[in-house]
Amino acid sequence: MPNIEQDIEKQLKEIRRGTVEIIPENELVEKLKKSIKKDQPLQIKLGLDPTAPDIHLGHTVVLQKLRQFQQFGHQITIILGDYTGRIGDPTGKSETRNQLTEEEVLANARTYQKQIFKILDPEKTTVEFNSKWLAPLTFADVINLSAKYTVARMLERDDFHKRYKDNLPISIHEFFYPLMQGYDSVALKADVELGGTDQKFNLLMGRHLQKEYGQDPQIALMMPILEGLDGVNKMSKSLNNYIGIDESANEIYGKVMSLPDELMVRYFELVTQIPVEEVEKLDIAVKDGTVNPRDVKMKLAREIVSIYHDDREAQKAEEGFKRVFQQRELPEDIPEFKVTDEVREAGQVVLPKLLVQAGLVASGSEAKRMIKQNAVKIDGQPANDPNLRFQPDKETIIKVGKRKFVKLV
RNA sequence: GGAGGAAUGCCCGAGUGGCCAAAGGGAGCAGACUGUAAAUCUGCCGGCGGACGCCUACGUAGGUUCAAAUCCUACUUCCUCCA
Repeated sequence: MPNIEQDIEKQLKEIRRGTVEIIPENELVEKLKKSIKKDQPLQIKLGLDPTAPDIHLGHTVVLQKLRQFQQFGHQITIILGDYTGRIGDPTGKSETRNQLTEEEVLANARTYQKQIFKILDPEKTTVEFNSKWLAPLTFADVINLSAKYTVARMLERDDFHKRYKDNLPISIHEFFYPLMQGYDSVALKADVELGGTDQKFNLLMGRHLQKEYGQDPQIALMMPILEGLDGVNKMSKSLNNYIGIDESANEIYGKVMSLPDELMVRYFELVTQIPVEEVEKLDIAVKDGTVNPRDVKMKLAREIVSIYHDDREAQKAEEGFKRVFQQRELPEDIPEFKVTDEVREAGQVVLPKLLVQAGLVASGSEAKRMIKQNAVKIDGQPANDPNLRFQPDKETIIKVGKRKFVKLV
């Protein structure tokens, strides 16, 4: 049956795109083979932490991979770690984790689903909370579970190892995290678990526990961690270097344009569906100078916006960008601000007060700083007096920096 | 249970009585330049008053002193070592 071989090859090629490691690849081939023969989809697992409901592009790397599996007809299960989440994740050093209430978890879950399904097909996706099988475990069950792994092996994990070596504290319950996550795979009978490279230990724990519980071990598939806007640190909300998939078309477009040029290829590969061959072509073109990197980045921005909005929105965002940043003209829709007496003194509008009231700057001091730095323009004319009083016309346009505008009414 | 260490601005991190609104770095913001909200360079980066000024700030609450992030007391939190 040569068809099966071809089919597997095709799937593998897609699956390999962007992955860092597949452990072990030959078992994946076996699983795919079996799946095709029996016409039975593979069970693909991804665990998510329900504490951070705002999904950004970094999360989508793994979601895009899930989508591929989905397109090949496999069964996707998203596990929301409500149980682990409610206890509090210890990996983030000393940050006191807010214990989530049940309502919060549910609310987060809803937000999550809404966002996830911008990428995944809801029809083919199951969402489960891990409290479903973790909560009913008895203490005896937990003892039994924890007996299946040794301290020595636990300490092999990078961060544990490091902390142990440096005489930093490790709480016992932190050892349960990998165990719990691994147990999720047992409960789900997962065939494949996805995760970032930082999840390697946990993914392998799933394999180990599945064997212990007499199951066929899952395949661990690791995706790279996406760098954020600064180009160095991983994308995360707390570092404020992220692009949220819920953001406006203009916002996403602009943020993509602010990426360091070096990151373009990586983004193409990891967060878009552009074929690998095409990405390579673009890469070469940029490197030998036959194409302006800016234009390639604009294409990237367009692509990403159209995933989370649509082609038309992407087009509009691009036009807006050209207009405001390349031609330094005014954007199409400028928010209006009603001038009140609060910003007036003796009938005259006081500029710093106006800027604060209109939300263009955070404080009067900042307003004055901006004015001194030539960052404030009134109808295109730089304001140079930090305490300028003036009489605005009907539709005076105030501009602060490159990106903030307001129309006075 | 005992002994010791630490808590600084958005983050990291210097500072051990006045010269500290607090070094340095990062982030952020602005300007110039440009090929873009890339890169690079320069500047700003607690608040309030037109600058000199005032107020708020170095875990919390008190105290010593003309003067405290710096000394003392209590408390809180975190950490390490011994048991």
